[in-house]
Amino acid sequence: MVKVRFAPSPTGYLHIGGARTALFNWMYAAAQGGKFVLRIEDTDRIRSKSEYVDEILESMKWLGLTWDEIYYQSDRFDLYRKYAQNLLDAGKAYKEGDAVILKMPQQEVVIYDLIRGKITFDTATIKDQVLMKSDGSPTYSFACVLDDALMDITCVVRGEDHISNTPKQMIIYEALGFKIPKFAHLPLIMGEDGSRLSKRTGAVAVTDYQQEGFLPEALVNYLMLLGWSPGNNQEIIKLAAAVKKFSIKKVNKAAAVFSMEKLKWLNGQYIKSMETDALTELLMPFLKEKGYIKGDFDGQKLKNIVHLFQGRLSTLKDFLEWADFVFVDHLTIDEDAQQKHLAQDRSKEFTLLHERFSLVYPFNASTLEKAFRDVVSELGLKASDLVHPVRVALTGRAVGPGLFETIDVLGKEKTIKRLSEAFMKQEAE
RNA sequence: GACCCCAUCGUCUAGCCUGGUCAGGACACUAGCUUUUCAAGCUAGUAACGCGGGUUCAAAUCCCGCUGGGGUCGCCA
Repeated sequence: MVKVRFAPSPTGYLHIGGARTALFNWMYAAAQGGKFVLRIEDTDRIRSKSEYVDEILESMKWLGLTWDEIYYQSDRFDLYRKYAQNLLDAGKAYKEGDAVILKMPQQEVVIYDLIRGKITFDTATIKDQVLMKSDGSPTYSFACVLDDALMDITCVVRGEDHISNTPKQMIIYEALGFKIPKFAHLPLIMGEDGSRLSKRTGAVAVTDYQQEGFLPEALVNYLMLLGWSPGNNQEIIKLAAAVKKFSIKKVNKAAAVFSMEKLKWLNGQYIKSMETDALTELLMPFLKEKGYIKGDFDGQKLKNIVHLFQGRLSTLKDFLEWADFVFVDHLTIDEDAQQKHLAQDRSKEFTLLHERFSLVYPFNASTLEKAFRDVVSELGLKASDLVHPVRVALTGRAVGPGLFETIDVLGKEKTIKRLSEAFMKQEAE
């Protein structure tokens, strides 16, 4: 049976590159009906932090990458010591102080990589490898090999940056007398500038994407497209459907550049296709954190607002930006919008609109539109002469959804208040 | 520097294995439609096989070299 693992080190949050590695492992296991093991590589006691373990686990769950088994290397030190002693006894390793070091035999090592094919190394250029450090902890390669072997990992799927570790590790497998698993080295993910993905190039922590308002389904969908394709020109695909088409052998060899633009587009697609009720639920934590919603609120009204903006969001956080005018008491008017649409004195028009809107009943998009158009024709103006100034006065912005739907969700109270504030302000000038 | 990996539009990719479709799709970009603005949506368009040698009737596809990019050279993982 296929068994793969994802082995993050809790010395930091779950990185976007790590998430992609985890995803491909997960998909491979799911596609093969195998098992997916999560192994926390916390052998570095100083740099490893339990907060990071928690964060990594949370991120994995958020992405929907569940695991069948979980291990912590810090629980397995006895095992590493025991096997190191065996190697010492067998004369395959020697001591240097308290450290245990593996003698590197000189030979040719061939990796048959599932993605890259045959890779040949000559160990002549590889130094003897430290297995156990002087402090009694195992090195990465030793713990990794031992665990992969003992956990019956059938295929090691990891980043391309591990290719040069592989020959060293194969020598360790041989010294230990373990069967060598298959290997599949994934292409790396690069930043927009072509260099390695880093904080400088953009968000790298999975939690950052969560906080920015990306949907886990969209992030997972985007990540799987980096180095793999479902075929048939399909790009938007649910994880379950992708698993059915997944083949590790079809994974690309070349590194991929991470595109925030495309991720945002994909995220927007997912947001658009959601039920408004579900989207509203997802928006709640963002609205509460921003202080836009406290205690009780009108659920139906909120859904109406969400519905109005649903088609134009790239991220959940965008909603906070676009719909802020509905939630705040004191509107901040955009400088440029003010210059462009409120420079001209519209106090007379605003006064009349204020009067008519006060009488509109019921207060909805179609009744408002009628009242508005009546005012416009009575004043001998074009609709756009007033649409833009009114939008700026009510939302603080020159751009937004249709004006009447906007006024509808803003509600009568705030609309009337902002209209009167606008003409009083203009009269005063 | 040594060793290793990689190379199709600006970006993600299909095609490569098993040579023979105007090299297909998506993001971005441009234009048009729609429209009260901006998005969205729809339609159209610009845009790629890194270079040089082979092999072959025929090369994006197979081989070699070059160039370019990336990775690794820790008692970090």
